[in-house]
Amino acid sequence: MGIKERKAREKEQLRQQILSAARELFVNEGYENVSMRKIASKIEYSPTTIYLYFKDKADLLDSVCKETLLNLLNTLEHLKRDTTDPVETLRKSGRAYIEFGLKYPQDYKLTFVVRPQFQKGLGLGEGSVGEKVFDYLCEMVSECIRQRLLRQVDVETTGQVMWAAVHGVTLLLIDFPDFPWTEKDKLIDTVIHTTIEGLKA
Amino acid sequence: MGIKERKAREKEQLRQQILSAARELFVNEGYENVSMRKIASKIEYSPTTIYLYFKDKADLLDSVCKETLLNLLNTLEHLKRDTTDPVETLRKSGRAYIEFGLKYPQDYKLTFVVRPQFQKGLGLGEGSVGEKVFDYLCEMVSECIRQRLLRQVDVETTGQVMWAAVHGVTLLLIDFPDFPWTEKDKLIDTVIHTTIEGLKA
DNA sequence: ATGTTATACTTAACAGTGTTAAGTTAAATG
DNA sequence: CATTTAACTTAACACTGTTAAGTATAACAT
Repeated sequence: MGIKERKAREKEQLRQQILSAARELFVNEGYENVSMRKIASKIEYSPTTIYLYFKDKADLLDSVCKETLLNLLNTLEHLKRDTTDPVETLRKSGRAYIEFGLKYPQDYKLTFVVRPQFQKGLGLGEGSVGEKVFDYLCEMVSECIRQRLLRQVDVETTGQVMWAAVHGVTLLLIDFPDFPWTEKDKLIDTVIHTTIEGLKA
Repeated sequence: MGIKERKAREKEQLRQQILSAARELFVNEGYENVSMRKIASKIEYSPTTIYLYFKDKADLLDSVCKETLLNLLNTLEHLKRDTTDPVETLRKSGRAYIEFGLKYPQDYKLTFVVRPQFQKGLGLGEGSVGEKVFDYLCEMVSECIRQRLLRQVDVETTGQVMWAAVHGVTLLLIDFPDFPWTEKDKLIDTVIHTTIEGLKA
């Protein structure tokens, strides 16, 4: 049954083609300024073809964001974990998170800002990739707490505090690029340093 | 010349009418789901009338957000300042900021999330209300540093760290309401406490 | 009081949107 | 070779933000 397999492969290929065309347009022109017709014309198919692969425009966004989250998770998990100094690992994770956001600012915004606007209630559900990103942070935190290098607060709360800090600074830097920020690297380091020191106290 | 004044008053009245209709619709249905026609029909004028008062839809959003920022600034400035314990005042300011965001989540999102998307580069320019909100935070920070209650880092950076923390947790709580957050008040307190402790260390 | 001008608003239209239903074409199956 | 099925397209609907042109009414000058 090689034919069915080939067909499935071709279908998957077109799906990917749509997805990457959508990502490129969303990132470069903004979600609301991209029409289904634009995406379709980019891949040289009729607009309605997209609906055979994705429920609607929000679903398309959803899939793009899932990919982004996978990339982010992958980036984080490939960090060399220094088991002798888990606080250093946590610091590195925070930095990597922020840098991911700043390296792909539009993708980050699509995932953490635009998507929640158009897909209410989703994005961080059980088993979702978004949740796994948070779980990763919690793991890093957990090791620090286990070794009594951070205050003995529950892991979840600590993870959420860490997340709030990195999410906050990432979005501010992306959303208000013209604001007279402290030099970027200094600001990032101070945010991470402050948060971690605060979690020790 | 009482006539001109009356006319000016009437014009301003209609402007306010448009503004509050727009706010209500933006908040309840989301900026992208509100059409100029909807706003117009709510105030019982033709759609194009709005363009006599506002340049376009983004300008309307802009004006709504400016109001929100004024409210936020007002809320913060009405906090009783405890000069004997400026750290406590800073703590209260942080709490008030977050609580404002959670009390008017959609207005907060419109201001800090939607607007930057549709009005690139604006919102925190010199002399803007947004900048004044940040300046307020810096003042609180400044007093703490002056009294050597916080680490001797420059005021701006410290203010930005504080801002990142409160902005981050506010947006996370708004955007992912279904996520299994730590009990809200505990999370908020921990974020603020952690940040301030970190700024001491 | 009447003619003129300016103000405030409306109508009509354009080019575009997301999405659905119906139609077409070509390939795989019997 | 006929038929079914899958992949894709055409046409259409109700809507969008926005502009240009038109209208009515109120204020003003004579």
